[in-house]
Amino acid sequence: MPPDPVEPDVRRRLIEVAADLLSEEGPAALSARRLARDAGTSTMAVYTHFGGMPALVRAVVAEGFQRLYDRVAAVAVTDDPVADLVASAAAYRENALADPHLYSVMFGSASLGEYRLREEELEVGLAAFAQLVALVERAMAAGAIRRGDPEPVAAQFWTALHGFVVLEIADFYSMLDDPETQVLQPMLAHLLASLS
Amino acid sequence: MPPDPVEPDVRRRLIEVAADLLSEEGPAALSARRLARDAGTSTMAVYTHFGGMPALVRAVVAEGFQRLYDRVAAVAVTDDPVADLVASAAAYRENALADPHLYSVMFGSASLGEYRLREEELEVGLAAFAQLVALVERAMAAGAIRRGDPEPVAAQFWTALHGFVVLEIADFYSMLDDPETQVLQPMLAHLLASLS
DNA sequence: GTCACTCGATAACAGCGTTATGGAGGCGCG
DNA sequence: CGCGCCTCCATAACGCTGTTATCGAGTGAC
Repeated sequence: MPPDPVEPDVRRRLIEVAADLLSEEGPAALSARRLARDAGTSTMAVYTHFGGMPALVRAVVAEGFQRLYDRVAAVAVTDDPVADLVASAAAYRENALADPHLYSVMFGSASLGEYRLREEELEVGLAAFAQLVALVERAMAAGAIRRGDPEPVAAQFWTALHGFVVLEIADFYSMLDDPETQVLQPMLAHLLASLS
Repeated sequence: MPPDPVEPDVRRRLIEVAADLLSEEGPAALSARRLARDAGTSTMAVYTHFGGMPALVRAVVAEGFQRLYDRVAAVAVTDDPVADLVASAAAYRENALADPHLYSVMFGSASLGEYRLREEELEVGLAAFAQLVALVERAMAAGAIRRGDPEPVAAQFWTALHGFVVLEIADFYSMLDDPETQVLQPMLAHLLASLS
């Protein structure tokens, strides 16, 4: 067995291989044996580092939230807070569309039953939400949005955006010609208009 | 191909037992053997009537859309179209919260990969959406909503409502005290206000 | 009666998550 | 150094999964 030139820690590699496997072949390909084989180890590595497949999936979900956070954080900050909000929403959507399987696991049935997220993983997701709260706060400070508690406002914005992304990924907009301009853009515009 | 005897409708019973199993014990309990045992038959019944577990899950999803349709259709019709819209949204949410596992399968990862819905099952879902389009049309006719193409408007309403239900089921509103009054109600109110 | 046919019961196969066992390597300490 | 310990992973097994092949019981047609 030829060992790798530089062995990064196994835990990190398992998460990345699992994310790639999920991204490229879907949740059905994310099995302990397949994962171990592709990562060049055995199934026991999953148990020594995570304790089982559900915990590994939770780690992959946390990785997904981290990537989402980074993607939104990379959006350039301008002097127009409302434009930044719209640009962040676009980045959020692009991140989801670029890896729909990962997004589905992050918010889908993976959150029920044995895959229910723990505080540790939810923390990363809440950090991503805090980005949005900060954007709303900035818009309020600039007078572009009526002042008030920014969290419920951010939650409304996120809820509408998430609903759109989920239905778009699951292909439930087949009755519409252009969901982005017919649903997403006017919906966010209406929300922002009512909030100003 | 002679018609099936209606007396012991195995196909119908499999769908109902599968829905109950999913509802009461979650997706992990929805296995061919467990399903066959609870339905008083063998696993082969799943294959003669559906062709495999993915097709059975699709049938359960169609059953879920039918129940959603019935639940929304049971909402009393008043002379206030906007109030009817809000009441229908409440019925939609109650239906989802009463059976979160089924709702998750209807819109979750079950819609990707081998569980992707076919025209046959999507038709039931589109019928439920048509209810909402009709409600919006009625509100437009009554002048409560600006006239225009009702489908995109209905899609926006549905998107926001669905986004809320998904995040509520997956317990992602832990940072809020009362998601219904802080997110759902103001969000739908803002949407309706901007549309009038 | 006999053929044709459908439906489901049984058993087998590969793959799954998980667990038990044991061996290889690194590290502290005598 | 040599020894013991302890962590990490390879191997193998257990019971489960979806699926398939086989075959028998039942039924309607002629």
